Amino acid sequence: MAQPDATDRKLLRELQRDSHRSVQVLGDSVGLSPSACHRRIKALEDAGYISGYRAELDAERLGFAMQFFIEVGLNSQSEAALDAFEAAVQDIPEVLECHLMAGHSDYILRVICRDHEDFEHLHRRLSARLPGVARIHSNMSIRRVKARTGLPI
Amino acid sequence: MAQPDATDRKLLRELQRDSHRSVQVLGDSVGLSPSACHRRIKALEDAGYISGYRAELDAERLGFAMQFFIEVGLNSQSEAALDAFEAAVQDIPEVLECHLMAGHSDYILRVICRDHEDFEHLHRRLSARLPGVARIHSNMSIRRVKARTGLPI
DNA sequence: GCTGAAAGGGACAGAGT
DNA sequence: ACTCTGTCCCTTTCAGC
Repeated sequence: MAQPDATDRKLLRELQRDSHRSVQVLGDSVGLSPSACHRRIKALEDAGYISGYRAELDAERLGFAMQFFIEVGLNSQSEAALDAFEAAVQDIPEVLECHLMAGHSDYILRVICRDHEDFEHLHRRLSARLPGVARIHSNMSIRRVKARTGLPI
Repeated sequence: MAQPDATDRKLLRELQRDSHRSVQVLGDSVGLSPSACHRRIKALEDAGYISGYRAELDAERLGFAMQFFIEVGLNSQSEAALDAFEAAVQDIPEVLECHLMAGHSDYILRVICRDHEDFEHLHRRLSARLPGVARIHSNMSIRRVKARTGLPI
């Protein structure tokens, strides 16, 4: 597949909104017969546009009440220092996302916690036990104002 | 359902890893018969632990090459100012997430862009056309170091 | 590339342990 | 609360347009 056409993009939008519908129903919503719809989806999967199908869990319902954006600065920006930090961060389950940043901070982490105790434990782990950490600044989210589920296609 | 037990949590982990498997296969991976597995999943859905099933799209494959964390400060922290800003932010599709923050910045936005032009357009829209914006600081992600798909349950 | 029909398999409900 | 079993519907394929 060279480039997804308008129907493909519509299908992708539908799939990232709710993937648990039959090809019958999905076909109806984009104006395709079930088998044509099925073939399109298969092609989109094979071309790598769809990386997976996932259940989205309710974080609050599961007790994750707090979310933070943590800025991290390292002592050194050598390749070894970055590699060591990145390897260590993989093992912390509370870290949902970690980005190497341009600009002021070296890294930005998006983390989620159940309670203050959880966060203290995490904070300690980040500042004391992660290699090369010079500076940590935590920003707590008071409320999630917007949460788009999926890409703006 | 009062609280999900160990089997439920295992099931939730499996579902947020890959929800496109039959109850047969899912049951095998958690040690349940297909119908028992099916009943558990139904119960978890009904109790609100699962908020939806979504296809995860490949952002890079779809041309979204840039990601930013944008800090926004407002002129006023009055309720009207916050409401106006929050309403306006809902209409910008590139804004994947928006958080009301404790601390230095009023808001942190996670945005995604295809190219520089896209970002310039977005930046202009944020600073000029959004109500009450006093200060914007954009942080570009060089590389996504970690992307956990789902919650640490 | 689409439609339509036919076969195979999974989802779902009910009775039993 | 799980297992077994049967029914129904959907997925998937293939022939034809």
